[in-house]
Amino acid sequence: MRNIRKGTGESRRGKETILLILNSAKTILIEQGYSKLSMRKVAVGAQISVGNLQYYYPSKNDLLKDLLDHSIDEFMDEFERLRLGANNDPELHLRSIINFIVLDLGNPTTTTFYPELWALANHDEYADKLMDEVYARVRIPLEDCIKQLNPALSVEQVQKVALFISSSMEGMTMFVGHGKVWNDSIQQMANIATMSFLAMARNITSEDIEKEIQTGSSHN
Amino acid sequence: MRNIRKGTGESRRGKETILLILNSAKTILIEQGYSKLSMRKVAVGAQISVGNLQYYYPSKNDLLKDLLDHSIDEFMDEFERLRLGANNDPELHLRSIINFIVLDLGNPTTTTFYPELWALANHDEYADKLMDEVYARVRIPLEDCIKQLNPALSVEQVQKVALFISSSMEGMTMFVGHGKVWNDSIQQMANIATMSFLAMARNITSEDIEKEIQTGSSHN
DNA sequence: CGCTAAATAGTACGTGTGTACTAAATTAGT
DNA sequence: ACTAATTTAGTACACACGTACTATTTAGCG
Repeated sequence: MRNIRKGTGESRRGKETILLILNSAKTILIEQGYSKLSMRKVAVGAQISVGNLQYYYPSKNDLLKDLLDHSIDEFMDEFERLRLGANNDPELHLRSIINFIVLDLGNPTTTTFYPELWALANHDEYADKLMDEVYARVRIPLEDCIKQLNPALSVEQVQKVALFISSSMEGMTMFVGHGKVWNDSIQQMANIATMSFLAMARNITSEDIEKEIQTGSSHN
Repeated sequence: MRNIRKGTGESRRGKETILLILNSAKTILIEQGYSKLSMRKVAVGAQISVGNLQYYYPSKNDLLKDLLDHSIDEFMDEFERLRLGANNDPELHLRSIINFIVLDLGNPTTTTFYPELWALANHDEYADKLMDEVYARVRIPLEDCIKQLNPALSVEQVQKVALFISSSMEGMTMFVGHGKVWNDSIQQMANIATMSFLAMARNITSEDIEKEIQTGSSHN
């Protein structure tokens, strides 16, 4: 029978402690990776005792869940803010989204946090579900722009084009992110992305997307 | 004073054991992630004792190093084979590379191994160096094609376009890989990528790449 | 004030970890 | 067939881990 604890952080003191905990956990995740993330280290980083940490997060999994939620919320808040200031013109809107996301990759937190999340999602159901939700939300404004730029595409095709654009930008993380070899070229990469995505979104046809090709590759 | 052991796997028996070890380690890395990878689990998976495992890999880091080398060699071997059967026509060559890489993402091993590698590279110097080398080699044939498709670009610009194409494809891993939500659309994603990259490689200009844009985003 | 609940610290237990070490078994060469 | 090198198994240790549990301190409220 599990010992039930509250620790919902109702008082201001509690909320502050939770922030200390989440920041400590995030720092460790980013600086040392998930394999080095432990309850004891988090407690030390938050300058509280292990017992107190357990008061708020009875299990490590509870902490991880909240850590992922919290970290992703920070990104989504910024992203939503960008959306509110959006232009009606689909080209300008798309340009601003691309610029925002690609340049955000240079943020040290983003550079290391997201690869950890992707790796986690391969083995943790919650991380996997969270990823789906986050990127689905990122794709919404992309789909809006694409639909306007290329009305001939079906809904499913618009979704796939948006998925391509979104995943394409994520892939740059490991190369142009903070501390990475090509970090100096991040603006030029954003330029290439913008030019490439805009032209593609405008010119791609249903036939381009749907045609079947012989593979010749072996799936193990 | 460290106990010095050989375990270089000189005899056939030794080489077989090393393969058992590497396969076991790889399976655990892929199925459970790096945080769950332990010497004991590897030994059990390889059906040998911990002592024997230590004979070949005195430290866990030694094992990780060899595991990364071995896993990446498997991919590079396939990639080199593709290169040898390459067409002279830059468009066809580029098409075949894109199709190979994107469809390879559907391979369960690739889907989970690479995100682990990317996360590792953020905290492990060896993984980081290895990644640089691998992707540099992948970019070489891409650069060849781009140079032919668009001779007006400078060497640096060709490199950046190749980097964009390569990283763009890697980004699809988390979305169209094995077991992922969009896995069914992997061929269509390959089509979009092919169409998009080819048009971009042909039409992009130096000005597109180099122009400066106001950012307005904050880098923490 | 006093009292109740929230918050914090401290301790302890069982388990898993990396790795050092020793000894037995197997293999290969002369 | 003997011998030396290689390979294998087994044991042990110190430490870090997640977590359960208890006791103490602090804060809010009548």
